[in-house]
Amino acid sequence: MANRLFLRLYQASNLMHKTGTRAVSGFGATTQQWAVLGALSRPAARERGMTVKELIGFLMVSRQNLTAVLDRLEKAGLVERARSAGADGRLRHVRLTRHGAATWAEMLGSIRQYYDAALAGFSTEECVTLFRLLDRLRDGLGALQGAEPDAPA
Amino acid sequence: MANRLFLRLYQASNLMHKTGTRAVSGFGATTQQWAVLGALSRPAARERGMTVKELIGFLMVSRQNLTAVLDRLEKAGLVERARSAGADGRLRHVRLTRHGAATWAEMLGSIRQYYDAALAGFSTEECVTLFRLLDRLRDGLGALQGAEPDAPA
DNA sequence: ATTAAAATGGCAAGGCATTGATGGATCAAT
DNA sequence: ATTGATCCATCAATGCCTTGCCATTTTAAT
Repeated sequence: MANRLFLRLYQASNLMHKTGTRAVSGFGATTQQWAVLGALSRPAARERGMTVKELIGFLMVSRQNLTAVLDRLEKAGLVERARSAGADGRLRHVRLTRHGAATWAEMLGSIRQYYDAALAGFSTEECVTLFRLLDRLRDGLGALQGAEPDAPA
Repeated sequence: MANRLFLRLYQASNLMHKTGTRAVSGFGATTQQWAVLGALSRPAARERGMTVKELIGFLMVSRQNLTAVLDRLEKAGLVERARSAGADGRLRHVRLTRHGAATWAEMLGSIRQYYDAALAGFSTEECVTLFRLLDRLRDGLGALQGAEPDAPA
């Protein structure tokens, strides 16, 4: 059983990246970049931005990996890294640029369309159930390596 | 909501690969290789092997990607590719070698241990629910790109 | 003032995953 | 026998993800 469960997780994740990236390919983006932009566009992060550490906790990826993604987003002019004046000098706050915010606004249409298509056969209740189970699975897997859950999403 | 659901899928999948690969790192394997070995060790595939096409349908990955994984497994002596005598000459049957079968038998201990730890907080019923929802999500995502579900797992 | 720790960046290696294009071998249909 | 489709492999490019190690800046503790 566990066998098949993890195979489904593997397949579903691969398909999510494949079809998701396809859905936003018109913007030259990928699902991972979309995740970063989505994190930065949240009201809580819109003005202040997020530190690299916060983004790592939010997305749960390695620092080296995130750095590479941020490099591409910065190169594309969607994101900027700045040392916020007055704050802890070690911190770099990652923020959406104006171009990044505008691009994100455009992407939202394709993203909503993608969500609708992907979850076409799901009721709201089923979405919640799946979310909660994945949430717990994530926590269970995270516990296997001593990761702190960090910021809720 | 869909937002958070897919983020959880992203996080859970990454953690699965990270912790899973760690669990079988003693054998020099990865989660993907483990998935291939698991597919080939099933009774249905034990003697006859599986064609590349069947493996592609089972795992739902691209041919180019699977070829690379098989190359590594073949180089490690765990798997062999053979043109089955008498059959369709185009087909290559991928089979576990004796060393591959023995290694898989050893890995099973670590794998069962990993499954238990990862699903520690889950009841059998919850596992089934999660499996079914992931199964449907996979199908929904697969429909977005015209993929045939192929062999059940 | 020295020392330790935290936050970030850089470099490198290995593996996974996709797409695209090309080619060869085999089978089936005409 | 030619044609077309299928199955497999290869080369190439790009991006994601991890691990490990080293360097820098800044903060905090002693």
